[in-house]
Amino acid sequence: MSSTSGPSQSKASPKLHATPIVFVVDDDISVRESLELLIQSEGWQPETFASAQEFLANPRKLAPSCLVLDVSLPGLNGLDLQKRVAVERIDMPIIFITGQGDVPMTVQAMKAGAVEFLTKPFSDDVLLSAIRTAIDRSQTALSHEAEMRGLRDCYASLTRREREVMALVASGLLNKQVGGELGISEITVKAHRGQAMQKMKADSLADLVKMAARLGLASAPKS
Amino acid sequence: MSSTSGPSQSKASPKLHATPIVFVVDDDISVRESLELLIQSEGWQPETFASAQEFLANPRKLAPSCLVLDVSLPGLNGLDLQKRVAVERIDMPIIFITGQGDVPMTVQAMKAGAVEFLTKPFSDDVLLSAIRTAIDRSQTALSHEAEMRGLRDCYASLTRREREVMALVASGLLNKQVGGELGISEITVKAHRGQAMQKMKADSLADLVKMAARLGLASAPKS
DNA sequence: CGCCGGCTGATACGAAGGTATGGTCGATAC
DNA sequence: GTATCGACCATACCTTCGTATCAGCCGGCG
Repeated sequence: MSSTSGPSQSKASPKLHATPIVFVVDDDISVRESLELLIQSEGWQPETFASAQEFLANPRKLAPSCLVLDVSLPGLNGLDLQKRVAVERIDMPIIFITGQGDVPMTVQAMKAGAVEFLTKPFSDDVLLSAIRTAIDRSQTALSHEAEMRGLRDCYASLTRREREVMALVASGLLNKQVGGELGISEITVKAHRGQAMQKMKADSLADLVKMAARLGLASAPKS
Repeated sequence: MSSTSGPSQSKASPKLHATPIVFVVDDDISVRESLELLIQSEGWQPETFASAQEFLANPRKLAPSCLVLDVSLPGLNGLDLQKRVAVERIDMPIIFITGQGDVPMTVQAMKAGAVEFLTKPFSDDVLLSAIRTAIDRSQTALSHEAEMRGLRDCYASLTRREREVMALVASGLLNKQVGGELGISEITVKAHRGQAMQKMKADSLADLVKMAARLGLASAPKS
């Protein structure tokens, strides 16, 4: 049976309900200290940094999190850091804080997906509310990511043929039609199809179709 | 055959490739006039208004479009208008222009989905580029809307039972299991299933599953 | 070289899907 | 009251699916 099973069966999801981490990057130590207290008082885990570089040196953690970020930082500024976080730490929404915000900067930050853009002074409540929203998004992103990772792992364990068959089957073709497309016999299609179903851990065709959709499998049956 | 066919067969999609319309709402007539020229020079159809009310009085057109909007308007202001447009004219992305933009205003506008938020003075190129992006989004939104309308029309033609069967089938249950859930026999399930497939114009189970997903049909088989 | 994994195919059989034909029943519309 | 429609069920028949069993071919690897 080892030859037909998918990848590792471990379905152990990373501790999604761990204490959320709120990262703070601001070059003003008094801001860091006051935010640290505020964050702690809400039951979150604060981690503060004085610069973008310092923050990036920190290894990625696997927990719901968000980033409270000053736009104007020495060295790499907030917007530049945002670009990197957007690709490397997709599950870490960003809340900007700034003393000197201008409109174009705000637009850029928001277009890049920032949760909020707050100008000092702002009330604690506003910030906390933004953090809650951000952590919520982080949680959603994390679970979505975990799901996609699982799917991709399964998909990676398929052979080329199995993938082809899966795509065509998920597009609605009958086994015999798949065979026609691929130039093989129906019985062989059945074999590959069965393999694919097992490896993908799909327990119905409907399941497989949904998985194919999530994986973005575009099947283009030559019309 | 009339009893088993779906709703109207007209697949005629609205003229999606009509000339895009660019609406302008600004109380400054000189702005309206200059934008009108600029928009015309790009081959789009400009329509200008001096107030939000005037704009809202205008009936909704069926064409790719966008809205260039001054935030500070007499009466209903730009952000208020945005709220209404977001629900009534989903296919009309908004580009804000303003002389006096502040950061909170910008954040609100962008969070509500604005494409751009430009402060005067801005170059024509920046505005035109934003309009192109907006019209692109509009086109996408329109075709998505058209597709969803078609789906919902089909779905609306199903009887209650057919919908129940469709949901359960799309969730991966076998006919006999669907029958068990609903307390009816397998053969009856087959009948409803066949009806549903026809009315939804689905030509495979995979099709039906995808449609159910798009329609957001949550099937909760009692475990 | 032998072994393994991927790909292919055949036969066989039971399960499930799909459709046609035909009928009952109840509610609703005309 | 009759027609219509939705829901229900049955028998019959064929197609498609899913799997098991068996087997041949080929390329990579120790």
